[in-house]
Amino acid sequence: MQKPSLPSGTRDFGPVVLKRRKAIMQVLERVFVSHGFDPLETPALENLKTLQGKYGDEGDQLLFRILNSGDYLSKAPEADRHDSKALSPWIADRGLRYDLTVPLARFVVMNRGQLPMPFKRYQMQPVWRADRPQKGRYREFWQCDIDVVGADSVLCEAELVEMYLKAFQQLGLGVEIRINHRGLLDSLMPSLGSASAWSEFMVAMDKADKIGQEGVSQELRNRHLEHAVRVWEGLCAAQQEGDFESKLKAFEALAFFKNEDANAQSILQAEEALKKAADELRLLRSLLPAQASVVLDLTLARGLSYYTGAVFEVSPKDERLPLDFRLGSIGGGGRYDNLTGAFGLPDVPGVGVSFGLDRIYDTMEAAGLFDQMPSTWKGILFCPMDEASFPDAVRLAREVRHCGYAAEVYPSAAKLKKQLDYANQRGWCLAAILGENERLSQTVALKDLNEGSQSTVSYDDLVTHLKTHLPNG
RNA sequence: GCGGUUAUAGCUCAGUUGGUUAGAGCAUCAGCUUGUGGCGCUGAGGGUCGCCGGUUCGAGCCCGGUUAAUCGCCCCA
Repeated sequence: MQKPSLPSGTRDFGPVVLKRRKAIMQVLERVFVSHGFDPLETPALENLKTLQGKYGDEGDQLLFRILNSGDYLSKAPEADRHDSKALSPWIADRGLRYDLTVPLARFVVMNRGQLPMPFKRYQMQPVWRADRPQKGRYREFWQCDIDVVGADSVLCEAELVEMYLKAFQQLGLGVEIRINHRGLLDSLMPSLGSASAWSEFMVAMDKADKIGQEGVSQELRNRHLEHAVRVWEGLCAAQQEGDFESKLKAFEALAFFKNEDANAQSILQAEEALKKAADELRLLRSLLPAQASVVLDLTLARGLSYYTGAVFEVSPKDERLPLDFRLGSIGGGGRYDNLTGAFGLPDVPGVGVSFGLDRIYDTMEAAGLFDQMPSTWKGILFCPMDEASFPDAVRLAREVRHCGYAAEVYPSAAKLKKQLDYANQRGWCLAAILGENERLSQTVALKDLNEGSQSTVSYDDLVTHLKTHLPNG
């Protein structure tokens, strides 16, 4: 006999958990729909050609590949059969989707001309990554994405940030939204000297919240980027400024700290990138509620290589969370001006953000937000005491459901203790006990499971009785 | 891909320098009580101590290997 088990990094969602997850998704969906977004679903499987090369080398390693059917090995040349890397393209043509943005880009390209532009869609589906599972990291997890394709206005960024704010407010979870702009980071290029130094700088900088300012400096020194340490320290000084505008001003002053070796052309490009980015950020900030908890984070880089404009990240910031609670971000996104370019359709701008459902759930659980949210059925469990009561119980349950309340008949004439235990476990708030005595007088003994009180209600009065005890059907 | 920790009942875990028949709480079932629960009492069932090998008179405990889970690194939601 084999012990049942689950693939690493995957989970079952039992009734209690799933009801809470669906409650979260309902909140998100209501926000999405209220901003005019339309739903989209795409297949779990995509052609590997669609997925590969979109997430960088690291991302390609994390793609789940699907073995071809049939005698796939015969197609592979003998020379490639002993090297798994060389063999892979011969035996796997499809993979599981890695995120929802690339499938969206594919969909937009395949359906161009038929979609209203700008195309605003939301999508809530699982994605898969062959990552090492850890706390808050799963191999199968759900993303809830909203994207606007075909519009380059900062209005879109502002709308998405506002939806972040609204959604987390409705979920009751305190968050901080950090914003940065790829243009600001690009403008550091002349100061850093080379493209490779720039990207190493990005990788090191992204770890700042984990290893601290000094840790990043150390890492830059380890990578022999002495020059970059000065840029980093300048960046941190700007980051120390309090509000959005002061940070931005400090950064603008910093970016003109240039490497003398840089040529005039690259300096000019950097200045243009900086000006455009700063203008966009100022406009974006002005479109958001003044008191909104949105901060400029000059050290925010975000990994995905396709971002070209504003980038966002959401972190939990809630005093109910344990002090040592760390899960990373629970959402993120940004502007990508050239994603569909990879599918042969250039110049379609897009911007989108993602809600990490699993981490949102884990965070809300850690903050105790589910404790005061017991999922009680608004309805009634019928408890038949003998088999002769089954017909009346079934008929009454039908009437109750017809009026919009939930009802269930316990499927046997088990002991009352057992039936009431079941009712409590399932969260029913009322139990209707129905036995020989009740049947003869055409009544039920209606027990309030929260208060413990009990009253006799006739068959005919049951529905009206429910209406007074269970408002809001 | 690389490290650390852990593995005992359905669940959460005890188990002394290696020593008779491996325990507790919760859960389940039965009875106390033809039909009154969520904090009552009594009892019962349930374990190849992850797996393979080694040391020993004797291994849940020590050693080696292996598998899995978990926490870190890389990277990311």
